[in-house]
Amino acid sequence: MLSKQLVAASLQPIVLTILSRGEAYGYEIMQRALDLSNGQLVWTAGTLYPLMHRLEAKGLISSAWHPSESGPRRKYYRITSKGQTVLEADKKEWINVHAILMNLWGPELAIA
Amino acid sequence: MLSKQLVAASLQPIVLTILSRGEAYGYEIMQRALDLSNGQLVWTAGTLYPLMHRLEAKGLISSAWHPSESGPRRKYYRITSKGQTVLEADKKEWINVHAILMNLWGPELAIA
DNA sequence: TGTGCTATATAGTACTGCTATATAGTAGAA
DNA sequence: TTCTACTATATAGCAGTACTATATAGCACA
Repeated sequence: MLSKQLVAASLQPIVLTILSRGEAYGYEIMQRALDLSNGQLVWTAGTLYPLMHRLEAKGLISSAWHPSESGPRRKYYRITSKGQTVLEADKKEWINVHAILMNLWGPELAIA
Repeated sequence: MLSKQLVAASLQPIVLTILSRGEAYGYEIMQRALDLSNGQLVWTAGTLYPLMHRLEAKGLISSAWHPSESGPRRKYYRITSKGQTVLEADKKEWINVHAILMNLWGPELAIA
């Protein structure tokens, strides 16, 4: 289980990256993140849905309800052009901080 | 300026890493982080001191007051053995999340 | 009928970065 | 002397957010 703060720092970039590959609904995003991380990114619904609402309020994603053939209706999200821009900035920031840490921790960790 | 969440995720590992190289006082740690990051890790006193108190409360660091020859007295911090253990765990977690992101973002970013 | 999975939502809590403010020592300028 | 600036630590209050707990609702299967 990852620390709360690392989860916090990686949540927005991961959601935006998933949506940059095509629309998806909340529950689906949660499960994709779980798969992508081999079970490490364990988000709960109480983490994901408020995040999606915040991202939408910031204009980084948009949403639309669609019925499901088997089960409750789903709210599908798409990334906006603003969201794409923010994602690119997030990537740069992450790489940036990673470089600082690798510099601190030495080259032997850079391979891992 | 880095995002609040990236700052949050990197603060503890960076402080513990600096202290793992020898004792230091708060103001000094702030400035070292600024140097190490080429001016990117801009912490304020209101960020650093509460953090140091939390780290001490958690038993990751210990402190001792020492007078200064030129200026107000300083509180010197040392990393504890528990702090060393937590630092190693933090490193592994970071590398771990970084690997997930690099996997998502593709190999072309791994070089940057 | 009941259990379990899918799917979304939110009130409340706890944690934490950051602003603003306070205190105090030293040094140099006006 | 008085003022400004830098060093050094501290904390009250604010704002943002992960997470728990709880609620609602549809479908499948026993």
